Amino acid sequence: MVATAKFANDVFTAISHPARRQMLDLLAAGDQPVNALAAHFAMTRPAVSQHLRILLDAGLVTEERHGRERRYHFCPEQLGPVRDWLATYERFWDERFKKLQKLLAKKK
Amino acid sequence: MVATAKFANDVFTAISHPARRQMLDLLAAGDQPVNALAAHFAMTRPAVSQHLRILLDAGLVTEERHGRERRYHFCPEQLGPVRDWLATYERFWDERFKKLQKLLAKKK
DNA sequence: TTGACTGGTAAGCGAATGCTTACCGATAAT
DNA sequence: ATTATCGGTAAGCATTCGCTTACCAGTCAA
Repeated sequence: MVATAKFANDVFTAISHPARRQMLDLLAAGDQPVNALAAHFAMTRPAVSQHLRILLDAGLVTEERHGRERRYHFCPEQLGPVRDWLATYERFWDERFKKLQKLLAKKK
Repeated sequence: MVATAKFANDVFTAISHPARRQMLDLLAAGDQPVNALAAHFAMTRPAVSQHLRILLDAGLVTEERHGRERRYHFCPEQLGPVRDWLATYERFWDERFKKLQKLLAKKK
């Protein structure tokens, strides 16, 4: 069993929904309880809970219980598979970056 | 209307399916017609066509007609939104992106 | 204890996904 | 001209997704 196998849900699937990406963005600014998060969305609190569950299953967040609150915490290192996959194409970006540099140099 | 609005499908959604990521991986090695791609998958050719359509709508590939073949071509620059979103969190672990960001900032 | 507030879960429903088979037009080969 | 090959599209179907409302247990405040 591999380390990543403990997560029921795929990271790519987890970040495919804009609301879930926004949740991660919000949590990146600091841990937050569910209601604080839910305030940013035009959906009911249960719906937010369900999205958080998907993020939790993907390992992208953890929950910490504080009294009756559950503070969610962002785990950026779990974005590793996405980063790794994207890194495969870095050479394309390098090429593009070089082109951009050339363009900028010409402009100057 | 923004440049990215011309694509019907979201890039994050497009890359959420493992088969579609693999198709991009295969195309990154070189343009290929549909049948050559389909040979790598345990699904029917129409299913492959449908996946390609999603990639096409997301702007991640283009098609080029050569006789009765259609060669698909990978467009890595369309992964920009993913890269940009991920770059927000790169400070957590990656040096390379940091350098690139610095360079870009300096150029600007 | 009684109540208010936390947030997870179940049930249900419409829409979207992901696949299949059947079919089609366009091009190439004989 | 006939036939084979390219690959897209339509229709159908089972499953999953994303949301809702209803309800639940646990915690804090009066």
